[in-house]
Amino acid sequence: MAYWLMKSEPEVFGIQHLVARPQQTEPWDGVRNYQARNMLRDQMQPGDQAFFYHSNCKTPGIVGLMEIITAGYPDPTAFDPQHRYFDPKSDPEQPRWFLVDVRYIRHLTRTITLAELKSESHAAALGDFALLRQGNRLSIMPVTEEQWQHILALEPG
DNA sequence: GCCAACGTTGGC
DNA sequence: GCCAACGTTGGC
Repeated sequence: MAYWLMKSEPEVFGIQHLVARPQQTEPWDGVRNYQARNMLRDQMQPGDQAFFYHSNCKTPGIVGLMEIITAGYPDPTAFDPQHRYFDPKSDPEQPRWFLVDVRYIRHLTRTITLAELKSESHAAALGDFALLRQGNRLSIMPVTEEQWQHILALEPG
């Protein structure tokens, strides 16, 4: 089992939207970056877990935990001309964009903020972590087990 | 709202 | 294949 971090803007799709879904599951659609696509398509597996990260908001940070419940499969929004994630160059015969379904596990008892993780990183506790690299824009990234445990250990405050 | 960092596009 | 222009991301 592997660990991941998945970003979303809370005003577009936040953890509160996931909680409100039937079965508290959701297809994580709209990823249009090849590096993230490769992880969705080739690496993510049912049973993996992910941090839900709120980006582009007042207090960016990790707000909850999710489970990956499907392997990657083609993102149908890429084929729908009416959809905001439509990609006219995508081809159902040779899908370009993929997604996984995710399920809510729980909120963290508090938000573990980016600022806090950055200060932790100064202690080198997290090692090389994509989230903390300058200018990082990946919306899905791997998290090592060590990083996962370290971040969860921050939760009690 | 600003803007640096980054990925993608397309002319050549 | 290079690279300038462009659009987007996302912290601040």
